[in-house]
Amino acid sequence: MNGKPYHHGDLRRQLIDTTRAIVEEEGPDGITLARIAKGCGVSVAAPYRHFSSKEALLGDVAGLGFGELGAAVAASQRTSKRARDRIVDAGVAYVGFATAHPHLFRLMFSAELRDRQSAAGPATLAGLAQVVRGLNLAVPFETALRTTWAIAHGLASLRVGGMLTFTDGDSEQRLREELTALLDGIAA
Amino acid sequence: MNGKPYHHGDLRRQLIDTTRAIVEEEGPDGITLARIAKGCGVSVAAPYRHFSSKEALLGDVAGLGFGELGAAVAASQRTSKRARDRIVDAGVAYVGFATAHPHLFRLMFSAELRDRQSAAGPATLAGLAQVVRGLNLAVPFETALRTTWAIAHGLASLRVGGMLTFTDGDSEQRLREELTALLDGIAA
DNA sequence: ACCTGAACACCGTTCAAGT
DNA sequence: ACCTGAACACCGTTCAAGT
Repeated sequence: MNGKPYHHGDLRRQLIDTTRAIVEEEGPDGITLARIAKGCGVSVAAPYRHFSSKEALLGDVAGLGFGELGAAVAASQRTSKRARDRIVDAGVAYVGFATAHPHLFRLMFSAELRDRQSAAGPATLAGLAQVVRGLNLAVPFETALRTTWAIAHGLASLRVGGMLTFTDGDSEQRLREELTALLDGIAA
Repeated sequence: MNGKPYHHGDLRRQLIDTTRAIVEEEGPDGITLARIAKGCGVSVAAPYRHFSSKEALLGDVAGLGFGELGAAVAASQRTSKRARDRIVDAGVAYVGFATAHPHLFRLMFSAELRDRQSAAGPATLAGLAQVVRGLNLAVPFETALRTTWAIAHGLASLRVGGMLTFTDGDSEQRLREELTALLDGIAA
């Protein structure tokens, strides 16, 4: 709506957007305040009016990611009806988010690159808790919740880290089998 | 055996040891070649005679970590007899290593801090494969292998990242329940 | 062959000064 | 209130020069 105000109308938001774009393209490690500032057309000192440090800025970007991860998991619940499918769908959404935004995902869970995001962990847990609550459980609720998060997060992390090699063709099929394995167990 | 040779007898090994010590104490992020060199009593340029970059040095430290993680998993197999227990023990060893060396664990799987360690992923997989092979499976072998790695890695990562809060008292008990849940499934 | 000293380009952060 | 310009301390890396 507003054109380009001379003394930068909404620098705070623009800093977050620019940082996110660079993170998604190149990862959070080579990132530089100078590049972010240049991308916004301001001096290197300008970001310090809005964020106390580079880590604080990255922390806000990570928070944005947690919001979207939660939304993706929530959105996956709208289509399926059976409780078993819903857990698998939630896992697919979780891993799918990590695959679609590998650098952002790594930033979110890196803990040293960004500032504390203490509310994000519990919030993610709460989202998964809703999904698990619908299932008829053979183990304590807390155990089911933690294992569900762990298997989704493990598959996502190993994939993003290049440790598990998926060929793109069979990846979702395979992923569903792996998530289903948690429901029924792997032992005969 | 050898005292302190004047023109540094084994700087390469000393650089790795010093780096590892700093990583374990403070994490891999604030680390600086200047500090490593100073810790070894050499100039900042000296490490470049032995490593092509800071990342290459960190890559060697990560490789050391992968060796120890593999050894810890292997060692966990010597005490238990039943195949089911062996999988749980392997998972406990995996998570135990991550808990004991959180910063090293993060470096190993961070991919941006260190140079490629392409052999490490497959090697870790191979170690777990031996453990899974002994079990009577209800799912394809590959599925069992991947889910086992994923749940161990997920529990380890979330724990190291401060996402799952364990009180130290019940952590191993809880961990065993969670790993057992993968064997038998969480659905009723 | 291995290491030092000095240099280069660069980075995060601060702060007086401008508008 | 928000931003600039210049400065500070620091970092990874290179390279001629020393032993």
